Amino acid sequence: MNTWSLRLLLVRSSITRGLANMAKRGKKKEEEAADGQKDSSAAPPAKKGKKEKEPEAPILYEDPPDKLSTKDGRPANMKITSWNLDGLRAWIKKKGLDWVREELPDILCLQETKCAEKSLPQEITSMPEFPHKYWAGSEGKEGYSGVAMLCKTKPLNVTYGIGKEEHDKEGRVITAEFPTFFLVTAYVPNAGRGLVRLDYRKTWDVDFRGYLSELDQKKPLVLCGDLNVAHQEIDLKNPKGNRKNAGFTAEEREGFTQLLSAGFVDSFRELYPEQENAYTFWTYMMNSRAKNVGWRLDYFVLSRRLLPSLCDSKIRNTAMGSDHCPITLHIVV
Amino acid sequence: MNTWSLRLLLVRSSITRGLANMAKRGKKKEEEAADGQKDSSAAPPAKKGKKEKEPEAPILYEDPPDKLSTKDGRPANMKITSWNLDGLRAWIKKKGLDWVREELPDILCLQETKCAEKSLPQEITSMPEFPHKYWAGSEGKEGYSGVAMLCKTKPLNVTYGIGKEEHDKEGRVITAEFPTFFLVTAYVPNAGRGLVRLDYRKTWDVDFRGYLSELDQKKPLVLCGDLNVAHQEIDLKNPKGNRKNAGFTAEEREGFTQLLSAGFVDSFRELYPEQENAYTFWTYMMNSRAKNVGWRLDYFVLSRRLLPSLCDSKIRNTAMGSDHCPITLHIVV
DNA sequence: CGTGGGATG
DNA sequence: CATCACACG
Repeated sequence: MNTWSLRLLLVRSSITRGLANMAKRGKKKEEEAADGQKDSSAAPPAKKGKKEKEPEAPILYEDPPDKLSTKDGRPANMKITSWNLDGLRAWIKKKGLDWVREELPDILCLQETKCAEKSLPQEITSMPEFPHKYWAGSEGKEGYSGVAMLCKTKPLNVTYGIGKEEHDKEGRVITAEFPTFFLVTAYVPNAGRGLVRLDYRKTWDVDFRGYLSELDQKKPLVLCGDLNVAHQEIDLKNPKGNRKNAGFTAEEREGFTQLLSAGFVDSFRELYPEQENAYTFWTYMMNSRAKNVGWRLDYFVLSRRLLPSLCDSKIRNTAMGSDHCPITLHIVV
Repeated sequence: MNTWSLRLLLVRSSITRGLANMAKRGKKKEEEAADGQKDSSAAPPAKKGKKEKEPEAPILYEDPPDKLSTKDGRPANMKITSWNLDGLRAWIKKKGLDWVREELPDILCLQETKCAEKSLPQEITSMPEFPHKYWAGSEGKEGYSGVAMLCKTKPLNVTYGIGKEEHDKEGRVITAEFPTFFLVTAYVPNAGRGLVRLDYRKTWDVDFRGYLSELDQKKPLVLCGDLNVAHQEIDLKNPKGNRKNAGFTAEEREGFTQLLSAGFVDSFRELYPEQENAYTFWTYMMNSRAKNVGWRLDYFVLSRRLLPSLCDSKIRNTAMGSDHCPITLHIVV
C-alpha cells in the first residue's frame, strides 16, 4: 500500500487519534497500516446515503481446555510457558507475575526482558517457585532484547547463544539440557521497519537452524519463544497487507518452512491445522488486540520424534501485560 | 559532601527507593544531596538507644493575600503570571490550565515549555482568554527549553532572543513592548550538573544584563521567569550545601547582584525583605516539595523606577503541575 | 523524580 | 501505542 492510498483510507475512515499522530510523523505508517482495521468507533454518526463500513464485531479465538494427555493416553509430566514480555519491569508492574503464579509452569521462558541482570526487580529474582534462573541480556545496548529461563528443577547444563560470535551479543538464546530433551528459548531478530535487518535475519535463520539440527542429533528438543515470523496466511489477520513487512516476508516464512523440513513440527498447527484467528501478538497501535488483529509469532517447535509425546499447545490470549500473550506446552518427557 | 559521607548518610537513614536508584547509577548524587533532607518516613521503627533524627515537621510558607494597590493607593491594573512548566504537555495533563483560568492574569509567561510550536496541544493554542500568543522554541534540540507569552491585549511589538546569535537558538527570551513598559520573560540557562555550563552562563549573564539595560533606557521594564539563581542564602533552604551547585554559585549570585546594581529590583524581596522559606522550585527528588526544601528561582525583576507602581509580588506555592510554582505580579502600568 | 525526545518493536 | 535508555534539570 502506498502513501496515497493510505491517505485516502485515513480520510475516508475517521482516523483514530493514534493513527493521526502516526500520520503526523510522516513515514512508517505503511508497515503498520496493514495491521489496523479501520475503526469507525470514534467516528461521527454515519452519513446517510454513503456506504459506511460497519464497525464489525471482532472475530475472537477461544483457546480450548488444556488436554493433559497424549493421544495414546500418557499423562503430561511437563508444563512449559513462554512469553515475550516487551519489558520485564513494565510487565511486573502490570501484574504479569500474578498470572505466572496461577499458571505455574515447570519452566518459564521469557523474551524481550529489556533489562540488565543487575536491574532485575527483586520480585522475580527472589521468586521461590523457580529456584533455578538463567538470564541473557544484550551486551551493547541496555534495555534491548534479552531472554530468560526459570526452572523448578535444575537443568543438567545451560548454555547461552548459538555458538556464533556474530549472533550471540544480543541475549537471544538460552539452551537448557534435561535428561531426555533440550529446551531452547529464543527471541529471533526482528527484520525491522523497512526490512533494514532482513539480510541479517536470513543469516540468523540459517545459523540458528544449523544450531538446532546439531542439538537435535543428540537429544530431541523443544524450541519456544518469539520466532518473529507468521508462517502461513492463517497465522495472521492480514496476510495480504503484510507481505512486505517484517514477520511475513517470503524470506522469513521460507526460513520457518526450512526449519520444519529439518525435522521439526509447529506444535500448535499440528494439533489445530485449520484454526484461524489464533494469534499471540497484537500491535499496541490501532486497538488491534481488542479487534483481534494479530499475528502468531510465538511457537513451541518440537523435534518431530517428540510428536507422540505432545499433549497440548495452548495460546493464553486472555493474559495481559505485554503486546504478546503467553503460550503453554503440555508434554511427556 | 563526598561519596563516602553520602554513603554513610544513606545507610544511616533508611533511604527511600528513589534515592536508592540514584545511588545505583553511581554518580551525580552529591549535587542533589544538598537538597534532600533525610526522610525516615519509610524507615523501620527507630532502633532504641540510637539517636534518630526526627522526621521534623516542614516549615511551610503561606503567601499572604494579594495587595491590589500601590503604597500610595493607586489600584493595580495589570496582573502578570510567570510559570516554569517543566514540559507544557505534561503540565496540561496535570490540569495546569485549570489553575490559569482561576488566576486569570492579563499576561501569562511560560518557561520550559519543552514543546515545538507544531506540537502544542489544542487546549492552549485555542485558548480564548489569551488571543495573542507568542512562542519561542529551541532550534536544535526538540523538547528542550522554550518560552511563551500569552496576552489578553496585543503588544505593540514582540521580539525573540536578546540580539546575540550565540544565545538565541534555545528559545529562552521573549520581549513584548507595551505602551508604558517592556515585559521580558526569560528562561536563564542552567549551569548544569557539575557546573559544565557555568562559563556559558557567565557570558549569558553579562549579555543579558546588557540587553536589559538597553531596553531600560527606552522604557521601564518588567523581567519575569526562571532566572535559575537563588540570590541570597535566604532564597533557598540549604545554602551551605549548595555553594558548588548550579543556581547558587558565587558567580551566578554575583550576576544577579550586578543586575540589580544596573537599576533593577527583586520585587518579592523588596516587599518581603526578611521572609524565609519562600520558594518557587523544589526538586522532584527526595520528597522535597512536601518538606519545603526549595529554592526561589523565579522572579519579577523591575526597573527601579517602577517601584512606586508595584502592588504585590506573589508566590503561588499551592499550584501544582510542575517542579516550579507560578508567581504573580500586581502592578500599575 | 520527572520531562522530553529517539530507537525499537 | 508501548517498552527502554538517554539528556537535562
